[in-house]
Amino acid sequence: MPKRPNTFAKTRQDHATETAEDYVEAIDDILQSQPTCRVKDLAMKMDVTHVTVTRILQRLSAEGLIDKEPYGPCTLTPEGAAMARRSRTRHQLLLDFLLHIGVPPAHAARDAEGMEHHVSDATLSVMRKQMRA
Amino acid sequence: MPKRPNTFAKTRQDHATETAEDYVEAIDDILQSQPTCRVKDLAMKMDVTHVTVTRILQRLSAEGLIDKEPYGPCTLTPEGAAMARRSRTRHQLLLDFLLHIGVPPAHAARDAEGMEHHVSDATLSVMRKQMRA
DNA sequence: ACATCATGGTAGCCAATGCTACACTTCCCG
DNA sequence: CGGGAAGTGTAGCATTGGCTACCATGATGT
Repeated sequence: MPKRPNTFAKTRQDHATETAEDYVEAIDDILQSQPTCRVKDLAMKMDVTHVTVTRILQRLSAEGLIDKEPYGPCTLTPEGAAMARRSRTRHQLLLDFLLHIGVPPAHAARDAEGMEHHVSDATLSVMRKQMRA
Repeated sequence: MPKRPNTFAKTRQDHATETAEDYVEAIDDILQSQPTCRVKDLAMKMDVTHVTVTRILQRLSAEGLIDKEPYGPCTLTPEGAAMARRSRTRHQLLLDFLLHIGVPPAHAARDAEGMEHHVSDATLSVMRKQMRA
């Protein structure tokens, strides 16, 4: 990075990354319960219109996280699958921890969704330890 | 809300609310360590340019969370102060909890920043209980 | 008093993620 | 095969929050 530190960094990039993680995780979820993942499925799951999904899938495709062609279903690339796996693990561990300490399941599920992108590995590791104890 | 459920809802609104909370909390912080809070101070604290701060302060002012006039310092309105208080409490409780379970302070601080907007009252209450035990 | 300089405001650009409205494919069914 | 419904893509708008560049204000010191 010579001298143009980039003009579009900051929160923007973080947020875009979060979105990518959410979507690959969602795609992975869907593909575990049915043979294909379509725009429509994601739109339902994410509770947005198909337009938003289409645009985001274009970005993910450009970033090499998914494979998709027009009017076709989408699949995860190896990179996308790896990201999904990491996200899922993280998400699940966080959820388990919340349940472990006694958070009601409905709240635990919603909180885990929001929190998963903000929990460091250090914290996750502490949570893992707590649950073993 | 008649039939126009609004076209600008969703994540957008959530995110804007998070930003508002972050800023009133930051303003409150600054006012606890010095007599006035200026655009410059917020820009430093939030690590953005003064331009971004100015625009956000305009919004917060329009929303009645802060008082500010051109070239002057900004202060919290009663509503803003209340929001700051809530945010601070939440933030502090979360941070205390992370420290309590053994997360290293540096990680705890960063995680608490990101997580505070996603933790339900139910979860906070469980955390409070855990610490008493 | 005035010039300088730090602060703050404005204009205008970009990217991300919502949306509606409209166009185009696909696919299935009669 | 043909036609319509469901699904998908595209155009274009809004909002938010980054930025740079430039202009305005006001405080400070000589």
